[in-house]
Amino acid sequence: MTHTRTRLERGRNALGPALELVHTGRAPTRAVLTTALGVTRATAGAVASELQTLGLITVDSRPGGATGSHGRPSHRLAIDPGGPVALAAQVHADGFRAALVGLGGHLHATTPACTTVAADPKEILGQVVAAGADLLRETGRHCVGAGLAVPSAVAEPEGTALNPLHLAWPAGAPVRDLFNDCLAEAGVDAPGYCGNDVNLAALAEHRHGAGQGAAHLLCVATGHRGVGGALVLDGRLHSGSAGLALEVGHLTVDPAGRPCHCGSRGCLDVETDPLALLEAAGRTPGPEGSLLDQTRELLRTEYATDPAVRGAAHAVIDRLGLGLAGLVNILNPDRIILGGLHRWLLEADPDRLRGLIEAGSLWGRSGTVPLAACTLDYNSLVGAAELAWQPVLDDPLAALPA
Amino acid sequence: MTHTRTRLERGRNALGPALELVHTGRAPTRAVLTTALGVTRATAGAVASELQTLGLITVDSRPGGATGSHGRPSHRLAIDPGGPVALAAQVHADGFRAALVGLGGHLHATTPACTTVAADPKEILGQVVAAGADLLRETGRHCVGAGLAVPSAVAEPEGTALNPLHLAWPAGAPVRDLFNDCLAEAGVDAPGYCGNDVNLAALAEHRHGAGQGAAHLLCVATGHRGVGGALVLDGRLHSGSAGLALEVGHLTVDPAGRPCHCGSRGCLDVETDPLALLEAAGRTPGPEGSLLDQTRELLRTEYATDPAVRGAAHAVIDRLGLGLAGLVNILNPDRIILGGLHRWLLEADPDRLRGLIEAGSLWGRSGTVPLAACTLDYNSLVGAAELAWQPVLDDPLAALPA
DNA sequence: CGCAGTTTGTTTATGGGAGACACAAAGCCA
DNA sequence: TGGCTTTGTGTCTCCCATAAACAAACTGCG
Repeated sequence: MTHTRTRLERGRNALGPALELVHTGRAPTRAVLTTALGVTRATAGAVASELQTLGLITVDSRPGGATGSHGRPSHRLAIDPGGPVALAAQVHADGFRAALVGLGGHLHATTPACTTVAADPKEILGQVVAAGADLLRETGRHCVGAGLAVPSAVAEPEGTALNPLHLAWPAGAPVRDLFNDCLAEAGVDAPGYCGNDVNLAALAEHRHGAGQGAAHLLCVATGHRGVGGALVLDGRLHSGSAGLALEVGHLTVDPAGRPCHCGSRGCLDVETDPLALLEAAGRTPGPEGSLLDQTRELLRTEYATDPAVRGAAHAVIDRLGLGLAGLVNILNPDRIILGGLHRWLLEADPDRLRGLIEAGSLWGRSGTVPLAACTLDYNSLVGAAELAWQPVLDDPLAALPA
Repeated sequence: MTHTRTRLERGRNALGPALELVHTGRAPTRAVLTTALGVTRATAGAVASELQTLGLITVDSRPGGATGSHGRPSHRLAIDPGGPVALAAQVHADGFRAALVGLGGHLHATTPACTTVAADPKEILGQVVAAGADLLRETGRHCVGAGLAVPSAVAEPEGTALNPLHLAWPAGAPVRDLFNDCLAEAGVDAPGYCGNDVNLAALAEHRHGAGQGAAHLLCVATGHRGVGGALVLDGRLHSGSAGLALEVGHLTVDPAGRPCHCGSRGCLDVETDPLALLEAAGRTPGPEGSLLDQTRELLRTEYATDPAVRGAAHAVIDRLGLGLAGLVNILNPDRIILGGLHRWLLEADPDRLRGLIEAGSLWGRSGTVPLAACTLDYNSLVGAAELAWQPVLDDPLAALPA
C-alpha cells in the first residue's frame, strides 16, 4: 500500500509531469504512466503514491473487470473526485457564469447563466465571484485558485483588458487586479488569473477535448460578437510576448466588404460572425436568444431547404476559409478546431471549408489539414480553471501546502 | 587547474545549457555562467572545465587587465578558436556558397560566391559540398555536421523542398537526402541538415545578431526574389508542424495589386520584393548585379534626391507595413528584424514603417514595437551551421565522441 | 486444478549530480 | 599593508532515480 518512508517525503521532480499526464487523460494506469514518463516502475510508483497522498489522484489496485491482456493488471489512475477545485468565471456580452472545475477538466458545479451586464467591470466581477464563492461554500471544497475568461485580449504582464469592445468596458481595465480584489472581498483565499476566452477555450480543448495530442493547435471561434483565435504550442498557450497574439479578427477576407470598427473593411471580425450570416441570409436579428443561437437554429432548420440560407452560409464559409488559409500559411498547425458559429458552418459543409483551406495554403496543397469542431461544453470556463491549476501542475508539492 | 577526478568524468546535465550560454555570448565569464545557470559555483566550475577538456571552450584564468570592479576577477570564457567547425552551405537564385562556421557563429573560412545555377539539385549540391570539403581539407578541422540553407520551405520530417520556385528545381526535391548523399560522396563523415534560408537567418540573428535576447522574434526578409518569414520562439525555430510555418509571402497587402503566381493578387511576395520597387520607381532591371544590389544602390544614391524613387519606396513601405501589422496581430513578437531590401527600406524611413505597424496592430497601439535591421553577414550560412551545431548544444558529451 | 508465461508492483542496494559549506585566491580601496 | 569583496576549489552530504531481484496477479492451456 504505502511506500517506504524515505520515498514519500521527497522532492518535486517528476510529480508535475505525472500529474499532467493524469490530468489530460494520457495516463489511465500506472503502467502507461511509467512508459510515458520514461522512468522505472519504482519511480512511477513512488510518484503515483505521492500524488495520492496529496489528495489529487486515486490509485485503484482492484480493477475487478477483465483486463483483456496478459499479465498482472495495472493500477488504475484517476483524478480524485473529492479533491480540490478551481473557481472558474466567465463574463461575456450577454452576462456571466461561474463554475467549480476539478482536475481533468471535470465540472463539479455551475451557476445558472446570468444575464446581468454592466459597464463597470468591478460590478460584474463582484457578482460572478460572489456566485463562485457561494458554490465553494455549498460544496465545502478546497480552492486552489481562480481563473477568469473575458472576451478581450489580456495584456501580460499587466493583466489589463485591451479591447473589451463587446462588454462596453473601458479599454485597459485592470481585470486581473479587479478580479483579485473581488476574490479577497468574497473571502476566497486563492490567486486569480485572467485570460482571453478563446485562448482559454483552446487550452481546454487541447487538454481535454478535440485538441488532444495536437502539437500545434489552432483554434478559431466566434461567440456572441467578433472572432477570436488561439494557438497552443507544445502544450502551452502561445499568447505572444505581451499576451496579444492571435488577434485574428482583423485579417482581411473581403477587400470590398463591410466596414469594420478597426477602420479597415472586410475583416474576419465582421464578415464571419453571427450577425454577418444573418444579414447575408436576409434575416433581421430576432429579439430573443443570442445571435449565436439564432444562427445555429437557422442552419439547423433551413440550411437544407432555403437556398438563400445556403448561399449565405457558403459566402461566410468562403471568407472564413480565406482567413484560415492565411493562418495556416503562417502557423502551419497540425490541427485546427472551430468553435461557435464557425463550428456550425464546418458541420454544415465540411468539404467546402476544407477545400478552401487546402487550395489556399502551401501546406494544404501537400496534405490534409486536420479540421475539427470544438467538443467541450463550457470550454472557456474549463480553460479559465486551467490557469488556476497550472501552478499545481508545474509543482504539486510547492503549490499545495498540505 | 584541473578538478578532482570524480567531477570530470560525469554526466550530461548542465553541459548543454552552459555551452549554449557561451555560444550565444551570454556567459563571458564563469561568474555570470554560474548565475545564468542558477547553480553553485562548484557546479559551474566543473561544467566549464568539462567543456574545456572537450575542446569546445577556453577558460582563461589570467585576465591581465583591470576588471573594473571589486573582488577576485572571474575566469574568462570563450569559444575555443581551434575547436571543431560545422560545414555551412547555401544555394540561392544566383549561385551558391560554402563556409566553415565554429561555435559562437564565427566564420572560419568561406568560399568565394559562385554563380553557377542548375535545374538539377544534385549537381549544385555536389558542387557546394565539394567546395566545403575543400575548406575542411585545407584547414584540417574536425567537422561536427553540415547545414544547408535553401530558398524554399523545407517539409519536415521528409526534408523535401516544397516550393523552390527561384531555383527552378522540381517541387518536392528531397534536398536533405541529396545533401547527405553529396556529403558522403565528398568524404565528409557528418550528418547533414536542411532548412529554409530566412528561417536559418532568423536563427542566426537570434543567437548572434540583432535578435539576441528576444523571446519571440519575427524576421521578414526579401533576398533575390520573393519574401520569407521566420519566427524564433524561446530560442527555438518555430517551423510549424510540418516545417511550413511563416510562409508569409502570400499575405494580401494590396487587393488591387499585381497578380501573383499563387493565383491571388497583391501578395507580399510580389509587392515588396526588389522587382516591385524597381518597377514602382519606373526603372528597368539592369543587366549586372542582383536585383537586391540594384535596389540598394537606388535607395542609397537617389532616395534623397529623386521624388519618384522616394514615392516608390514609400509605396512599398506602406505595403510592407500592412503585412507586418497583420503578422504582429497574429504573433505578437517582442522584436521584428528585417533583412534584404526590407532592411534598406527600414533604414530609409524607419518612422514611416514603424508608424504603419503601430497604427495597424492592437499591440502597436498600446506600445512600441521593436523594429531592427538584420546585422549579421552571411546570416543564412551561420544559421545553417546552427542546425549542425544543435546536437552538440543539446548534449555535448553524446555528440562528441572524444 | 495447477503450471508456464507475461506483465506489473515492491523492495533493496547503488550511484550520479548538484547543493551547502568552509576555505583559499585575487583583485579593489583606504 | 590590511580590510572588503568577489570568485574559484575541495569536501561532505543529500536527494532522486536506476538497476536488479523478487513478489503478485492475471491469461491460457493441458
